[in-house]
Amino acid sequence: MATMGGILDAQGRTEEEFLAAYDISAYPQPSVTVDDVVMTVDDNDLRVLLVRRGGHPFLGQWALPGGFVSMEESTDDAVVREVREETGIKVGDRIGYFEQLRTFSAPYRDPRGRIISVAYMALLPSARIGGMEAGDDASDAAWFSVRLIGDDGECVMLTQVMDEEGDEEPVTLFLGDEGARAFFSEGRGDLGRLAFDHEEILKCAIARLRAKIVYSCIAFSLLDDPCCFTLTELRHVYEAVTGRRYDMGNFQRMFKNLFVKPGLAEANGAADTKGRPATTYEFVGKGYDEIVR
Amino acid sequence: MATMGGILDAQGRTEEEFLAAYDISAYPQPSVTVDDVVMTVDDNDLRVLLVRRGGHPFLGQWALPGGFVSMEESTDDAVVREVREETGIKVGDRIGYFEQLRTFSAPYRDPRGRIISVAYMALLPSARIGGMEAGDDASDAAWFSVRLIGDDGECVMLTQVMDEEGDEEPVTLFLGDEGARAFFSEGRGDLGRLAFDHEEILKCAIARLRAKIVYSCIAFSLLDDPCCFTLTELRHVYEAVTGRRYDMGNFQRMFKNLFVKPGLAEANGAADTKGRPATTYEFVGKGYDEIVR
DNA sequence: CGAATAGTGTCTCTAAGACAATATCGT
DNA sequence: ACGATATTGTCTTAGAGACACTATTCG
Repeated sequence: MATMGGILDAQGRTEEEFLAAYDISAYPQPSVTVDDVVMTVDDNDLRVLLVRRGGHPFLGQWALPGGFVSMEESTDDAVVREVREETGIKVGDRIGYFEQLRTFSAPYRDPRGRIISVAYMALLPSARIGGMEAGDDASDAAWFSVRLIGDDGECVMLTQVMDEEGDEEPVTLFLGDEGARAFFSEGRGDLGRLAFDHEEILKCAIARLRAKIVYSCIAFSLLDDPCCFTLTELRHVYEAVTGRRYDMGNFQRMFKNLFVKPGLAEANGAADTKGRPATTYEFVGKGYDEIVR
Repeated sequence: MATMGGILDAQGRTEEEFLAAYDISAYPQPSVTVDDVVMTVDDNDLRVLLVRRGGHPFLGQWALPGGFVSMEESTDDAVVREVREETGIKVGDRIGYFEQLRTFSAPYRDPRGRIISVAYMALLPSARIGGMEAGDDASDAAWFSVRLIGDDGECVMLTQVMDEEGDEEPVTLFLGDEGARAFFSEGRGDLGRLAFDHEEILKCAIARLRAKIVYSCIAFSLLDDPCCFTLTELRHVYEAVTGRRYDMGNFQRMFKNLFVKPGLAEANGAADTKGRPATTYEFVGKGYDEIVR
């Protein structure tokens, strides 16, 4: 950014003199964090990544991965770093898709003090979620299946996805108004709710994803391989996110000439399903940059 | 927010003990500002509110109104306060509409240091922009007519809207790539561009508004009186924002049964136009809260 | 062959756009 | 009556959805 070094302000200072004397801490400074709603579609349902808080505040409660932004990085960079540190999972950097949701700034949203949080939504193919491991800040990380209850989807049920061999009871959380939560999760106390205002952030992400999947190409970032997929796989992504069923025939017509071009027939590989093998398609849409909210 | 006072962390502290000992400044703290793209539709074109910088940095250049967030207010509150202080114009608080765009956080976006900015878009009826006056931080505030150049609208021309009696030359700014700006605004140097990264923020707001006007009811917040307007007035808003022309007959059918119900015929008042007087309508859509980006 | 899944054809309905026709004002 | 603007009518086209039908695999 070129500056006009020659111009003097009301105190007769050049820009260089002004900047040299400028004390940025003269204005009060909030702390800034990022929080990320990492979502994927696996086994035909929508899932979200949560971490269990290993320290105060909200010790023991489930939360979105996130943390403090350092001085030399953008919030985009911070969110990639924090998710990596807390869960071992890589978001951004040409894997899947991510975008800002909005910034949450209510003065008392964090008991530690004035902390503003920039919230993100990240989408990952389920094939890329391997190698998950809890980091230093979180005593545990887990995927939760997202299910919407009620006509308007106001109440959200989160059910922990367990390993095959595990025999523990999966954790279930209910987000919604007080009445709904009291009805579904009686007796769990604060452990039945998300830390901070993360419930609001999560609902914001779900709403954004459901709205945006119908007018943008973000669905393709939830496919394991956007360069080789069947229309049934794509349909499952849409059905998991929107919660509605699509007619198979209409879905084919809607997409086969719109976003994709046929892939090689041989790429079908071994038919791991019964019935007629599906044609594979390749996503040829342009980059995600031009998507406007 | 109830807390689980009884649970101890790895150091054996309760949440109260942890919070009492917590030093928030142990993590580095960026400064946080807000910037607002205030827009209106007047005289059939889209206008944006800019202020001329009265101090370093970017002294003398045009910028979006905005400023530092204080410790006791949300960013929503800060944006209302700053626009009021710098221009005398009231946004939010049941006047028009406003929403967050996104947060801009590139590490060197501000020469004063590490400053993160939460950007907003605000829409106002042109009848509510009276009483504009420059405040302390800005040596001047003015409305600029927004005109998009090129097929993709990549280049934006901003022309200062002058008072009736004034005889000064209106300022014109060109936003776009280097080539376009060099072509249109040669010789103006930095005074021909916006301060900070406000060009990026403004483009983001224009894109958001143009995308959102077609699937939400934000157009009604640009009407002088959403409870008494004609379909021609509404059409002018759409035409100013989208830049396209609408067939008058089709536009009527599109809206008269969708968003509005007929107002009282007597409310038409004195016909300040030639031809058949128009019916007035009233916006009966629900609140703006349920609009998802 | 039958079950299962993939893909096509066809019909209806709705909404958008082009454009003609009619209605209602001021002068 | 005439100019100007508002409002309605009609026709065409495109897309979404319901649903029947055909195609291709496995066992």
